[in-house]
Amino acid sequence: MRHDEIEEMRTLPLFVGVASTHVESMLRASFLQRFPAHVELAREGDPADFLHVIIDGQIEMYSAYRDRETTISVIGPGHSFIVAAVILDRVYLKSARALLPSRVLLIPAEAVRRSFGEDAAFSRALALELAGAYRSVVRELKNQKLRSSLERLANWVLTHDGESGGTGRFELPFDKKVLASRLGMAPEVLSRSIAALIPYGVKVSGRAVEISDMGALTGLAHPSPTIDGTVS
Amino acid sequence: MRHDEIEEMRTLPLFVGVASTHVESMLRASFLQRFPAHVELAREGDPADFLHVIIDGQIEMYSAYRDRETTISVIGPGHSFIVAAVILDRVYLKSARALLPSRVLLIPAEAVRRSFGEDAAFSRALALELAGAYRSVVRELKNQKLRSSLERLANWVLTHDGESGGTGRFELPFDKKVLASRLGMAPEVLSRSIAALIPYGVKVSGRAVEISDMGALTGLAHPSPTIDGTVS
DNA sequence: TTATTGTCTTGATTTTTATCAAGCTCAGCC
DNA sequence: GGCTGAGCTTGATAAAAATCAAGACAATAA
Repeated sequence: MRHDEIEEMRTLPLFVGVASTHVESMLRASFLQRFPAHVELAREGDPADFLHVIIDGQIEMYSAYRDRETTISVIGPGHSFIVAAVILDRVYLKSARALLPSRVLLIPAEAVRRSFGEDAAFSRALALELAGAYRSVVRELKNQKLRSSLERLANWVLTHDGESGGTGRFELPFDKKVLASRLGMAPEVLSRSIAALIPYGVKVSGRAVEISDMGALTGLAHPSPTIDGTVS
Repeated sequence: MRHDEIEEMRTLPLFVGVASTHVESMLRASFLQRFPAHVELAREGDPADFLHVIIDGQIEMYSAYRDRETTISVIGPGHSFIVAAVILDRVYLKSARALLPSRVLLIPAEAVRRSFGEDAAFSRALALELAGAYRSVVRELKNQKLRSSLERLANWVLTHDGESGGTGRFELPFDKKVLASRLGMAPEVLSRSIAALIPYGVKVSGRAVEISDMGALTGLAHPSPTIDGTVS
């Protein structure tokens, strides 16, 4: 890594309050790597060699079983992944692939575990990070177990609109195929569910989404603070 | 709490390596409470007042949405719950009820957060605890999204047999109704799925389960280390 | 003993979701 | 312009799961 890149990485939220000697030692051992789209960055079942932090781009976390595959999440700049596997020194539970060309900081697991053991601020930052991640998955599990596919879609639209300014207009951040998998349904079901939202004032054409009747959509979606809550 | 009870609590895995002044200060503020069966110990949406540690008994973690309800997990002695909500100072995402008469250690959230901020060993213990919990939920989410109900049941039987000695015989640890909800299916579907396991050598009568053809069951279940793995 | 209650099972049916098979649309390209 | 192919949609059908409605069964109380 170049010196200016190291300076850029120092400011990562993961490192705030962490002794600079520890940040230094982790970053010295790290790589800042570019990945073209469609490339696989980690495969489930492999030992966790690196903590990954997305600098830019977009990464899909997914998992396969038999002849099936599902998207667990799609994450962007600032997010780190496989923290849990790294600090427990276990195998990855998910695979990761780049949806867009991406730059990712790779911090060797060994260095992370050393700082985790030596630096209290860092171990606290990781604990908070993990607590947030834990709550996200719990929400997602509830979303899956308690809602129908139409409800999941309606709530996703609502949440995503909220996250992108609440203007009632936004662009899908990735392919519908990926969205379908993320929401836990077949692509055909997503198509039909999108059509089923028309009476509730949601118009989707291509990647453009437009909500014209927020009340009707909210009535269908029944958003819940303990499933959709915006803060961890 | 009585003095001998405090001594008993000191040995909790959560406290190993933690400065005894901190353990002391948390325990002094804690309550050891008995709950009869069927009682609700925490309700989703409420602010996290206490970190709960199960001393004995059995607790169901569940969640409701509209007129539906689902069991997230059923946990026993030694397990703590709502760690994430406590350290982030957020609202519970799940409710908890006693399935059996239970004794639970209640540590005030405030005390936990103080020790978390001051004691590195404790914050590390919490981070590891959270990392394990995170991985469990990820596994469960994959289980839900990637498997059919029959596969989920087959794998649960296999895993549970493994956890109870691998003898091919065990007792269901709770009602079938709860198991159905835990596995994400209606009770009627569980009944039929149990019947569907007969050709694979699984016999269930009342709470007694007997596996006579481990090979056939394994062939149906397709257990995967990244979903069913016994260690975190 | 009989009555009662809750849990579980079974059958019939509906709803939800997945799958299979064409088609459509549109950007990129000759 | 027309061709191509990926991504998406639509229709028909099948499979999976939920729901509704009885009953069976077992434990417990009267």
